[in-house]
Amino acid sequence: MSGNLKILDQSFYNRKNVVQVARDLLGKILITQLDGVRSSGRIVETEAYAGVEDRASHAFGGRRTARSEHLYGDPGMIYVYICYGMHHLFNVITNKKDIPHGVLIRALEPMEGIEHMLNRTGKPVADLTLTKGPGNLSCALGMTKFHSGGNVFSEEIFIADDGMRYKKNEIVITKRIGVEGAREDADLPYRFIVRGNPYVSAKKS
DNA sequence: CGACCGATCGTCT
DNA sequence: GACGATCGGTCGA
Repeated sequence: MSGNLKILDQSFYNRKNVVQVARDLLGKILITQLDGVRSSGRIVETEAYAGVEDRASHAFGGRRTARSEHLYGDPGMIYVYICYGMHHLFNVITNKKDIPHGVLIRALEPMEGIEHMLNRTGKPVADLTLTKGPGNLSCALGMTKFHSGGNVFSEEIFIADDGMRYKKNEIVITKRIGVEGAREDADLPYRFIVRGNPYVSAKKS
């Protein structure tokens, strides 16, 4: 089934279609290795944010601030920002430098280091909420805004392919979560989830 | 099970 | 000074 781990190289992220990258990240493995502690999970939910033309993006209309600066980085750059004053949301940058496309990782199926995830989150047992939702998974893997500006080819954080593939009919496409304020862009089909996976966040399409 | 609400604070206007 | 790319608890049916 699963072959050797192969770290995705920059060409994977350096593509024009951020929506396609979001789709292709399903099934890949996000790994952190922080202070010698390894944790990982398979990506089962993503969302694409399509830069200056996307009202849901922090870069809509070309907005470029200290917070969103890393959105404009090289493909494979990490953009983490704090939401609601407490949640750190993890994105990977796609397309070439200065084009602020990114993919938000919204849910993982835990693989390695579940004990460490429990330590980080303070949860007593490994239930489905451990890595369900962007705030939860970042906390579980120990990713914070201090990792923003790094990249996913580093020793500390990387994304790998173990050869596993979801079939076309196992992937569901919906609109994005929590972007009602994005007006006509709120309904864009930019969210990808694995059909029936219990770690996928939210409910409806 | 769905709807609602409070927590909590950095960022932007 | 207002507002989140969220979460988890509570309340009512």
